Amino acid sequence: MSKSKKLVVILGPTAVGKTALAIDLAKHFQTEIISADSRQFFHELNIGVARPSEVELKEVPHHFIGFISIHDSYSAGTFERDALAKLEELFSNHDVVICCGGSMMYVDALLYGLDELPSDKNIRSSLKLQLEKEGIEGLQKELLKTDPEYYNQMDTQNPHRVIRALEVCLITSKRYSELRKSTINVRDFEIIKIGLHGERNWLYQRINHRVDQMIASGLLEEVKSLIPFKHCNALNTVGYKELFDYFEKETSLEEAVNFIKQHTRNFAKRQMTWWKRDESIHWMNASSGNTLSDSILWVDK
RNA sequence: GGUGCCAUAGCUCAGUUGGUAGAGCAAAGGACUGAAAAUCCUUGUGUCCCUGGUUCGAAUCCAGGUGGCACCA
Repeated sequence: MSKSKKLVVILGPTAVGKTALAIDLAKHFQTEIISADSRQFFHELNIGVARPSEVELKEVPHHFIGFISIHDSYSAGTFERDALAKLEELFSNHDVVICCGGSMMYVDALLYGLDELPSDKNIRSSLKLQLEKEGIEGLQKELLKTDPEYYNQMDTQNPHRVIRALEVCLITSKRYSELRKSTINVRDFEIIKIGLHGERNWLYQRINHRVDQMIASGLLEEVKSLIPFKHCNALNTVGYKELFDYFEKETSLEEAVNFIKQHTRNFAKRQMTWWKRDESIHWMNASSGNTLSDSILWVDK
């Protein structure tokens, strides 16, 4: 199949200005936007996840924003399937589609695909229970027994990883290491990756400023209304967990806000680490001012 | 003005009977295949406030100074 269709992916750390560029590009190509921002998926989350404004959402059709609830379970795997289906639909009457997102694993799932691995909520929660009871050592021993190959290459201190590997082993009765092929699925559309970056200090100032704006826009009210659901995984999110602590009087408001800023900076750094190694990204300085025209050049090339 | 306490990493502090320093947090770097704004890993040389003294040897003891805090005037 010829790759006449193009998926333009706008990526980069949080608060760098991806949303604005994606909208400008979408308008230029008269197309639509697929969001790959795993926290903007939830309709309950708005201010704290910097969801595009109502005006912006009207300017350009967006997909995967506020389309599920924090009570639903959703993952990178389901996103891969849903986003590919949506893309096929959009490509039927657009040559270019924009994808905008800062969730690294979700972007990669869409671009390269995940291996066909099963998951089972019940098995996972029983493993989580085991973790609480025995600590990580118990799970490590079990994984060492069932899949020594994976055990020796992985970060065995990371409970998420250990649990996930055991989960797959238990469901399939096979070793995680033999199922995990890490093959890159070749898509039938062209992928153009545009990365926005900025000086560390410049970005950190933007982050700090954006957090202050979130507070001014009513983030406290938004978080307060979500207190009954604070145990939901979707709310283990920067901007929410810190304010839950504030409402439980564990920190002052000032401390909580500073923590949000700090944790957002930490997240931005992790995003940069993730994309640093990808040499196919066209990087541009977000503060340069001509990111739109430069992006258009990359797309038309 | 007097007395007492304190001064060690960016911050909060440890430092046993004198043998030239180390935790937590922050920060930086890294990992990442269905929890991913999650989760995890690695990294600690700093005029031990300054000046002098005692000592083979001082962050540690002594004197003076500077700064901070508390109490008394």
